[in-house]
Amino acid sequence: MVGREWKAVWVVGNATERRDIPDATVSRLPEYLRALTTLIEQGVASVSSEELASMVGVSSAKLRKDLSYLGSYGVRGVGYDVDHLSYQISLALGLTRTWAIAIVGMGNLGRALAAYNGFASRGVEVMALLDHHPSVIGTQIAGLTVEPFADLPRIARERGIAIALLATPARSTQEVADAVVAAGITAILNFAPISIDVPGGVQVRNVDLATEVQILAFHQQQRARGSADAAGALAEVLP
Amino acid sequence: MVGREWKAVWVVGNATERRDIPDATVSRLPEYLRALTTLIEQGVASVSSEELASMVGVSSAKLRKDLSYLGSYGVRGVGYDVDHLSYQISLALGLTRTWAIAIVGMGNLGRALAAYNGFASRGVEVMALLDHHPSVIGTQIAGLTVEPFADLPRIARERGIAIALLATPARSTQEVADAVVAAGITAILNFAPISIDVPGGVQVRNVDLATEVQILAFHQQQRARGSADAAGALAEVLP
DNA sequence: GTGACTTTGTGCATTCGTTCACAAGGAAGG
DNA sequence: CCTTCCTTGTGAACGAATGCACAAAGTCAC
Repeated sequence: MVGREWKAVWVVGNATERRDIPDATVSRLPEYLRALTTLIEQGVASVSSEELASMVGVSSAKLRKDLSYLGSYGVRGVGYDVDHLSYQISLALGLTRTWAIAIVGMGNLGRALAAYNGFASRGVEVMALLDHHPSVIGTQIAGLTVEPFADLPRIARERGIAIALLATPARSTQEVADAVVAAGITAILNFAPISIDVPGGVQVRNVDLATEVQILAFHQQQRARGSADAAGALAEVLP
Repeated sequence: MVGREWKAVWVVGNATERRDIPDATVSRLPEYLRALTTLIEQGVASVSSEELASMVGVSSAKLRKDLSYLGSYGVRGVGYDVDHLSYQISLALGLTRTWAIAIVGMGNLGRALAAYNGFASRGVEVMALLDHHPSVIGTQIAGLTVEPFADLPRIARERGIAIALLATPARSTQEVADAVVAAGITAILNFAPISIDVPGGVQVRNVDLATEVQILAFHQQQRARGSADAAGALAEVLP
């Protein structure tokens, strides 16, 4: 039933509608893609689920299940064709086109993001650097000129910016986010340590450096506690 | 039953053993803590689960369940005491002490991390900046002197470094990770776009900027596809 | 061709996480 | 002291994600 419809779309063109890929799977696809890119560079033509899974540190069953949501691109008894699988994942993720992004906030983090060279090779192009501070506007960073934040609406329209990276101070971030949304951008990657309010239909992901460290700290402490427990239990027996 | 035992431990001392807090909950605790800190700054003394939940963008039921893993710190009919809850979360996360971290790799990202001022207020102190490139060693960044990566074992020992942040180029990251582990550090926050192999017992979290953007791109594309479907379906009817 | 061998794809069971809905507990006012 | 009101804390239902185990489907050697 759905199968036939799907095939039709497939034959007709590009926009192959895949049924709801689970979120957990989506978040792993970029890692698989990264590993496959490495294999391509090494000239490896074929890979088994076991090998690929160990490269990214997941179980082979999980990997196979993840890939099965995209379709059946493996060959039983052999494995996956590296090039083809890489292409299919790119397709699923929507990376056969380039995504234009803008970085807002040219502090230390904004500069680092601007200079980050992991974007270009992975379907993402930095198309604008924005700040509202006059002393930064007009300066060159990583080959781009910093432009006034107030120009975002025009810039977003002209260059087709689809995603904004916010590397602004916490206190002004909500305001910036509002302006970004008003400029018609519907996807935000927020690096500020604050959670922002956006209208429905706008996507936000947060990356908070301190949060990550705190999660590590928690587990470290758990472990310390665990090894202290033997001694602790003993101590409690004594009055 | 458990209550009594728990109380005993509480009375005796500090190391209150909390039963397995779920991972999903742990990853949200830092956000609750952040919101509570904001409330403290604003002089708010008490908060309901509804209010706090909306601040961090989760449902109030989820918030209450999360907090219930730490214990019963709310007052029915009233809400939570902001100071006390903040303290309890800090305690649970192990943030009543300061965690010494080292940053390895003084490229753009490493510098940005070194200058990041969100750490100090959240129980994390940057105690060492390391690089192996002679031209960077000895320079000052954010008030610290960059030291040779080769000195890590001594530095880690002397300063009690518990966590390492890796901001190194992808190709040298595995090697660096090996050295970090050899220096006795058992928690790593990896910013390099590569997955690293570590011995059991060593904790790794990955933060990959391009991955985050790709996940956003996926959802953007899904949405574009969705709205194109009406037109697409129509187009398919025509020959 | 045919049989032995390898590795995928997936149904099923299980574990983990979220949501619902309400009883329990406490405050506040008369 | 008693009643009313509000919000927590949590069992129970649900849903998502993971892990297991094996049939299905292919390759390759002969």
